[in-house]
Amino acid sequence: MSRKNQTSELKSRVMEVALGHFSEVGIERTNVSNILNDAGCSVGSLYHHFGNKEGIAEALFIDGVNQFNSRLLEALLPRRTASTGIKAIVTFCCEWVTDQPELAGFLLSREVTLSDNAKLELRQMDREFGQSIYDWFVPHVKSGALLELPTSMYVPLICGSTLEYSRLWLSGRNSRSPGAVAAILAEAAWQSVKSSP
Amino acid sequence: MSRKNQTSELKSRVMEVALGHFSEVGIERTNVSNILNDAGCSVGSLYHHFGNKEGIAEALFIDGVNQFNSRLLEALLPRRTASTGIKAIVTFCCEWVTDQPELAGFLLSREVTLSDNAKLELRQMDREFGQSIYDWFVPHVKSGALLELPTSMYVPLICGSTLEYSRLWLSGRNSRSPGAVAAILAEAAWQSVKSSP
DNA sequence: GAAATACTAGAATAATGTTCTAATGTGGTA
DNA sequence: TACCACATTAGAACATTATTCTAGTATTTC
Repeated sequence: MSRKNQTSELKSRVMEVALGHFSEVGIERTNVSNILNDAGCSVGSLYHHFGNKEGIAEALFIDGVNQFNSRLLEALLPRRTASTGIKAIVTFCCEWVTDQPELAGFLLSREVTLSDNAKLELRQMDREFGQSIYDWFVPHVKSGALLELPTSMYVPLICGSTLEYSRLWLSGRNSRSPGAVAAILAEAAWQSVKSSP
Repeated sequence: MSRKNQTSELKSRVMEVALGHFSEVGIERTNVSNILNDAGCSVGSLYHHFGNKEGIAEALFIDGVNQFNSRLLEALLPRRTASTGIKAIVTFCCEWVTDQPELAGFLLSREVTLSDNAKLELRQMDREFGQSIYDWFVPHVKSGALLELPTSMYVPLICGSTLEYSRLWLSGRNSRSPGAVAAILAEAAWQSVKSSP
């Protein structure tokens, strides 16, 4: 196997192993040495590739957000009405959390403290993502289908309940998965942002 | 001053100082030695009273939840209609977060890993609190004013948006405080759980 | 007033994340 | 092919920092 492939395989092995530990006991309480053992990686390699323990978390975080963002757009952009769009967002979130609970729990945990570089990268990603979302929303607000609100309130209103429910489910405190209650959450979200007659 | 007073003063001084550090840089990144210096406390005393660093966080967490729960009940229980009750919950949350951002940020951060003892104590608190809340809700669900839903969904639906908005505000990403948008959040929460005609 | 107990103190220890120096193998280039 | 530059690997040494431990001090209690 070529050096490049070996390297990228090592990196993903480390990230996979780390995600398991992180989501089980949190970043702080996972030992670097455990990751090294489980991934078959040397101290030198790990610090060469990731800088430090947080660097692994950072890579996982950015990967996760990227994946989430692009799939959400795939689910949202084809929708033509406000109602189906809003419900598509919520339903997508529910399924995403249900399908990959480890990654979802990790992203929702807010444990990661990003370096300045990662913050910049993430801000850039966010800008692009936000723009696409914004473009989808504008016509529905203009047409009067959606409430006109401060921009920063749409995400909490549409996704807040779902994220909160997901956190509860991920911490094992209720049995029904987000996927199983997606319809309720979607309807509730729609009720909270639709423009009432 | 009596020993008891001296002691309890030291404990609250430590907790106050610790909260400042925790909410600023997180539990992991605050040094025990900084807490010791700022609170004028010796290593021995701190470990005698709190067991370890997490013990301080745990005490803060339990105190915070207690305070939040009892004040929320004060705000909710006097309300006689479903609509005013739901809105009172949301409004209270907004004000509470806005009034004590440090404590709120700490509680919302989910950084605290509770010991088994603390978990038991918290579960007990939660049971009592949950019961009071439940008793308030039942009649409004029976009367048809509120949607009938799986029990575990009311909190996310009612508070999810507010908590999500609060997290955003606490992380400095939007300027309007939760208190300033309480009315919008309260109305949205109401729309999402009221029984539609 | 004496004994028991709660508390304080800080040096010593242990755990663990990170750095450093040296070796190793690969891909490109003459 | 031969060789060089460089990315990568290795793990021992180091540094930081949470925690333990032993001894000493003050208070309450009887």
